[in-house]
Amino acid sequence: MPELPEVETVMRGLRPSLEGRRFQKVIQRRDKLRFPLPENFAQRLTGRCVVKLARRAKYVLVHLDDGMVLFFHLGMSGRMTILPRVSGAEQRPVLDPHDHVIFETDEGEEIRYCDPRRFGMMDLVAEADLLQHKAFRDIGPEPLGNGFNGPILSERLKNKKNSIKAALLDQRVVAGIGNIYACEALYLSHISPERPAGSVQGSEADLLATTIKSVLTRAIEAGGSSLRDYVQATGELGYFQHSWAVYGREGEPCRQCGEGAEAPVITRVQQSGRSTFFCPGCQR
DNA sequence: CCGCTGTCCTGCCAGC
DNA sequence: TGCTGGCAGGACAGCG
Repeated sequence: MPELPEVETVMRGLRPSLEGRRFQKVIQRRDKLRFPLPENFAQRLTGRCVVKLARRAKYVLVHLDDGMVLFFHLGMSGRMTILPRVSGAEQRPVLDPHDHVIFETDEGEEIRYCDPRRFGMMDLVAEADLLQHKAFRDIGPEPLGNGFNGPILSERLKNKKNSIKAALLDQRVVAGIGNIYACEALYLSHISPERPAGSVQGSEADLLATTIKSVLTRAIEAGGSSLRDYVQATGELGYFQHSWAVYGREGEPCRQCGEGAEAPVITRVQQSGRSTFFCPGCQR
């Protein structure tokens, strides 16, 4: 499911429960998710204190007090749930079969990582080696950081022969964009997803970079407000309803094309195996 | 090196 | 109702 804004929301939601807290108990219920979990995973986390949380691309980074970093990716179906401390005879909800890892903090809160499709991953790496890890080695700039703007995007797209849609999904070009925000950013920029990536240069790259920033920023804000401090009553993080401008709107009239009697219709095509939604009228 | 395809896994939903 | 096929927001290996 999650792209950059959802991962950011999950990270911010976990902060109050994890930063400065100690892992009292860690339960690992599976050998592997997408990849095998590290050796002695639970033991290595138990007793460790969390120094800070951060995000890089679609990964949440949990910096620990022994110089290691726990990091995880939610894949397509991963979710985190925070359950408050229980006292006496109170019981927590029974575990779901897809609750793969459970963290209990010294405050008595329980954080469950549930991932039905198991496309997610978790790993443990020394902080000094983090940037060399294969998950991060080749990742492009953070779109909301200073290292991303029109000229930089333009440079990274130059000479690329694949479609601009495929290029935006390529984490080496820019980090954190997934299928939905790629569609949304191209739509709002009036750029056809089928254009060769290398043809998006100059003022179009400026516009696209600006649009990417605003679309992601607004999604993070929407997540924060609709989740009320990023945690729902159920304790679940990262899921918020959002109405997209173009994603999922196949067959609907384009809202950007004005009030003409026959506005073009949003079209769905397959690009590198993924659905792309766009307006053939206003995206050129 | 580059770009594209298939694949991992389960859940859900439309259509028959 | 029950079955089936298609689709799902990601990322990687492997191929040409």
